[in-house]
Amino acid sequence: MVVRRRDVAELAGVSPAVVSYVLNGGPRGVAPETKERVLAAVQQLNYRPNGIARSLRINRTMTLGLVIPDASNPFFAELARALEEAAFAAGYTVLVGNATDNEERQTAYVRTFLQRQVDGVLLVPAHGPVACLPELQASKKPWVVLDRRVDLDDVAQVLVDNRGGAAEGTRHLLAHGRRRIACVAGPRDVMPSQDRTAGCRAALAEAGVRLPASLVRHVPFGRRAGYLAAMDLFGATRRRPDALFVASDEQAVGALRAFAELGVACPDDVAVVSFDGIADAAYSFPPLTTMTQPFGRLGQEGVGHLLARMADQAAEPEVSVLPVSLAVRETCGCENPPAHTSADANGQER
Amino acid sequence: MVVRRRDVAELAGVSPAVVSYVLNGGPRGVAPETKERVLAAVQQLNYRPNGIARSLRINRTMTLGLVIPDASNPFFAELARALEEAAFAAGYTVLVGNATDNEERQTAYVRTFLQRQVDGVLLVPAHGPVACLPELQASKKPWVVLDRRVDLDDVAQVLVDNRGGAAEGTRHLLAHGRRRIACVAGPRDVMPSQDRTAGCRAALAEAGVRLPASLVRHVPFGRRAGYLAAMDLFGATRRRPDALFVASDEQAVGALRAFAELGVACPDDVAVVSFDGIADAAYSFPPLTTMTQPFGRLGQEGVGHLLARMADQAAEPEVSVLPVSLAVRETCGCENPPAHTSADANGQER
DNA sequence: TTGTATGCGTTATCAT
DNA sequence: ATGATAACGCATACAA
Repeated sequence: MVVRRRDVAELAGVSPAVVSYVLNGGPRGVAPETKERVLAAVQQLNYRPNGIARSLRINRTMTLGLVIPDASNPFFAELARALEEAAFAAGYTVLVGNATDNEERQTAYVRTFLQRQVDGVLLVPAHGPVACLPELQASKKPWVVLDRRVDLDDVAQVLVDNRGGAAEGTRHLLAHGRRRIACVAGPRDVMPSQDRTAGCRAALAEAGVRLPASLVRHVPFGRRAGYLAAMDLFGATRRRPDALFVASDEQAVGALRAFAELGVACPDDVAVVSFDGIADAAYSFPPLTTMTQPFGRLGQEGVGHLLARMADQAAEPEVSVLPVSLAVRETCGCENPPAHTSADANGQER
Repeated sequence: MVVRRRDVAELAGVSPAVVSYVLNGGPRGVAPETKERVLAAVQQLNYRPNGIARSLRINRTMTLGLVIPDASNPFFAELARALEEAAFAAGYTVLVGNATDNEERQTAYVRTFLQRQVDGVLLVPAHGPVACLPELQASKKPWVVLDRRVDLDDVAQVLVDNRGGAAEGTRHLLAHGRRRIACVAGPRDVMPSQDRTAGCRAALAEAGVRLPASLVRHVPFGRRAGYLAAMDLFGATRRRPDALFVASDEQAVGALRAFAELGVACPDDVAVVSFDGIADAAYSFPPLTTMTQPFGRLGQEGVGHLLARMADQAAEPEVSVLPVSLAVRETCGCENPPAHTSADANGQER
């Protein structure tokens, strides 16, 4: 039924090794004429080498394992896409695991990936303590942490400047003359969330503006959480904030929905700046002014770091902190927001 | 460096086979006391069986290959998530390939998946002719086609009732008294697109309403294409349509953006019904009334069909056509659209 | 109840 | 330039 290498060798009248040599283009040369015969036999039998056997032999699978916290979060979906792109370009295929924000499932995926002998692991840690770290270290396989910084030495990481970006976004709000600024923050137990809140606070402090605890909401990422937080912040009869910094585009989309239902005008009544730069941010109502992450570079550097460590086990694990850039659209209240089409060309949609 | 089974056996003072027996719980029993020793040795050496070697031996990888047309399309992203979920529940891990709407890349992924000995392939065909079909058939591995019907017998498929759903959506528009109905359709060369257009046409014909060619636009899926199509349909000075059926939520989001820029009021000036039911549809402005696909069931039946064929090679390939359901929100102009929160509970967001 | 031995399909080393 | 052969790490049939 299944055709093996020896069948090809037999048909071509050569030894099995020769078949490999012609198929792999090495490590040894083979006479042009024999090569022809082998190729013909391969064709005739429709021979496909067994990748598993090959992997067992050469001790490489050309496979990368990717674990993301939550596939239904568009940010992680885009990050995953960028990583897959970079992996494909480098000849690798990726095994993906969706942790669904579940610590145990995250660990389960890391474990099966290791068991399946992936050549490297790309980990975007779920919130809370990351239980699978020791397991990864013990594995002696290269691995890289993305997006959510982990406080460990000797681990390669690809992060963005969450603090600086949040500060820049907040300063943009301040530049618009807004002073009563609220904040929809992410969960307390994830790094980017903490850093973004800190950046927001820093920019505010620097301008001498207070951020009372009553104006910040630590809520999960997700549209619904953003919606509820905004409902809570703006629904009451008390004096409304005139600006809102949101830790993620997804939450911001929820907040915009709340504004629509509450009759709060954006950007007139409240200016909004958020964070991430997912594709959808250019199509919300109004289009979101947001601190945009360099998805392409995140993907490239992520697999780049992995490949570097695979090539040289002793290489210093690199940690990159990439810049984010302000994409001005309409929620901040800028005079002449770029036309929609140019916002699109801004790398938002492929 | 790496610890093998024989190392464990040696430490435990047993033969390698015994190690397998205790780890795999069979096929042979082992004395409780020896079992203890083996487990202790496994623990002490931190032994992890090599999945590749295991797969080579048992001829199964517990891996499924998934090829999607375009990972940046939220619909496929959600479908992929649902499939991963079902696969995980069944103990399988998924290798994902993003074809980026590229025929060659799709084939390349199918090929490497087969080479890597996946236990089955989940294929969501890219548009145009599907070149990898013969290869899949020749492979003798089970495979399932999702979402985009393929005109072949003996292939398992999981589809939705595109035609019926589109007809229902269009009838809903008609029920609102709209008569000048336009259509943003998908690409001509993909099945769901054709079927949805046909359903829309059928409902219109049934009501005696004409659909002039000037009111239909065949454009790619994607927000930007939807935006441009709506700009085109509604930007001119001629009499505007009073309703719009859109082949996908993504395109509809783009159309809503166009309406916002053109000052066209939705649903007052134009009522909209679209198709897919992606999470974001509940958060657009206004929230989209859309024909919602049963993502969970699509995932379950997709891997279900695969497992069925794996269990019994001779089993008839099943083809399921799942129903879609109208999720009434605000773009259609219904009197009492359900409150936002309940739309959420409608299975839109996890 | 346990040890021995063979094979899975490949690659790579060693002879020829 | 080519043929034989030994691993790779594991699972299991068979012998003990």
